[in-house]
Amino acid sequence: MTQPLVTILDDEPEIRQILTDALEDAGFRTQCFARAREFEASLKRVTPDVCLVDLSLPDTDGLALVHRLALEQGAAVIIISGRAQVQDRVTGLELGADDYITKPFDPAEVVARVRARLRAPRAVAQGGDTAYFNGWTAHFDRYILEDESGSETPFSHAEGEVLRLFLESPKRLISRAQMQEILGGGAGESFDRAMDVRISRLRTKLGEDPKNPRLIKTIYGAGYIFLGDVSWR
Amino acid sequence: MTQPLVTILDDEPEIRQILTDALEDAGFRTQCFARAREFEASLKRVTPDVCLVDLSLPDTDGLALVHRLALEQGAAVIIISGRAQVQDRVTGLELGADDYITKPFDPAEVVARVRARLRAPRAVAQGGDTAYFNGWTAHFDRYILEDESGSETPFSHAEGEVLRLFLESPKRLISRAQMQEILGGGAGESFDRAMDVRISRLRTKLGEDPKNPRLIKTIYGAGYIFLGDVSWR
DNA sequence: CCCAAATGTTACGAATTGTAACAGCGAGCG
DNA sequence: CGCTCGCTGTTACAATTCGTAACATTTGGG
Repeated sequence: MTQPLVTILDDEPEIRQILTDALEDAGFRTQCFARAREFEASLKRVTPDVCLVDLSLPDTDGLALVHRLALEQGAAVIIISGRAQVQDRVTGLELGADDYITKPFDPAEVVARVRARLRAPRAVAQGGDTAYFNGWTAHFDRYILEDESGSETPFSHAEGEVLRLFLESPKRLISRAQMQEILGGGAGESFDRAMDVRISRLRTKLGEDPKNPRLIKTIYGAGYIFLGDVSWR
Repeated sequence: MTQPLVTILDDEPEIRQILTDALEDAGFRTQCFARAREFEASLKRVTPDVCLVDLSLPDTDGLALVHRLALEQGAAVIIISGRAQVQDRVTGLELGADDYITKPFDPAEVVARVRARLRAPRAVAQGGDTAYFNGWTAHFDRYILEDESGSETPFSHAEGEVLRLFLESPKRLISRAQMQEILGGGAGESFDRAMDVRISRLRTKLGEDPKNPRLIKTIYGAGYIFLGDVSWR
């Protein structure tokens, strides 16, 4: 696999931003969620390596979520919580969390603890790094897109981010804002046109006909939909 | 096996007592040591499941001990230290500790964290100083890179640092910041170009084609990724 | 059919990276 | 002591990538 995937579940945008920045600097892929519902929906498609979970969520009991995660998923679970009492920590850990970090935290320590969790292999095998769809093969470990005939085309990091996003949520509308949040998460919030260009370049590499796109379809005024049957291995 | 074995390495008798009581109440077997020498001697006979290590030991550098433990032993290592600075925690975790608890601590939390470590399967200790990958052999003890045909090329210390970093995390994105952190250690920010040059020289020795690198791939704006199947012996 | 907004595409420039060339430094040696 | 030699950091310039801007095209509503 390529970089480990770390998901962040926290309702405060600032916290998400801080964690995203620190983790991506450290070389991890990140996915952010503000609500447990969206987070759990994503788990049906993607298996993260580490989940950072805030306990004080608006729409769920965080501890129950952690318990489910620890039991069902193969991911390591790290609780990030404002509740610093010993009893909170103990119950969190007893319910299956692998670590418990209290706010306020230092991003460097979070990164170090994420790394520590990744060093120990998890029981369940982790999701693949290669996606197959409609004759194409996307090797995310090598940044190579493979043709039906086997000819290989490299794709860049930015293109890969978009492609991965599509392949992780096929046949579902992906709004422009959603892409910005997950991809452009950095500082530049000015021009979302960059996303159009990324998609344009990706379409070219996928040999899409602009008049009749088969894989990446534009929904005018809403976003994009990736058609195509994806399987990860 | 029966109950898991937890070893305690701390020079303060009170701490040892508190930990022993708490852990035995929780159903663990315990072994206490006041000095690193005795502790390491015992490792030749017994393999603990979790090691609680205090960093401020009279007869050894605690961090170096932790590093050795993490690499060689199959045990989980939890540091218990009076040093509460973020930097201390980060270095402790980076050196291979699985958790870091600061004094003063609550025995209940220690027990919970020990349990959390025991839930996760342990990593397999990785062996020697020689790495095999894609026809190459890297002898880190002799600073020699061996060809498929057996011809040998020496590599320098700086090149070895980079190569080792890659070989320890193959098929993973390694960010520039990460390399600086581990290699350059210091705070030098603007002169990162040294890293590029190191990599360039290493690529040359590996006979990489600049236009189509097979082993060390550049991810623009993100870092590097080492492809290739590595095994250490 | 016309228009405004949204989107696609292309071109250019800023930032990032590769690599060759140069300079400083220390080890070994006559 | 002066010399060479190898290692390493720095600089300079070419190549690549990516965001921005400009222009072209499409969409949806009157």
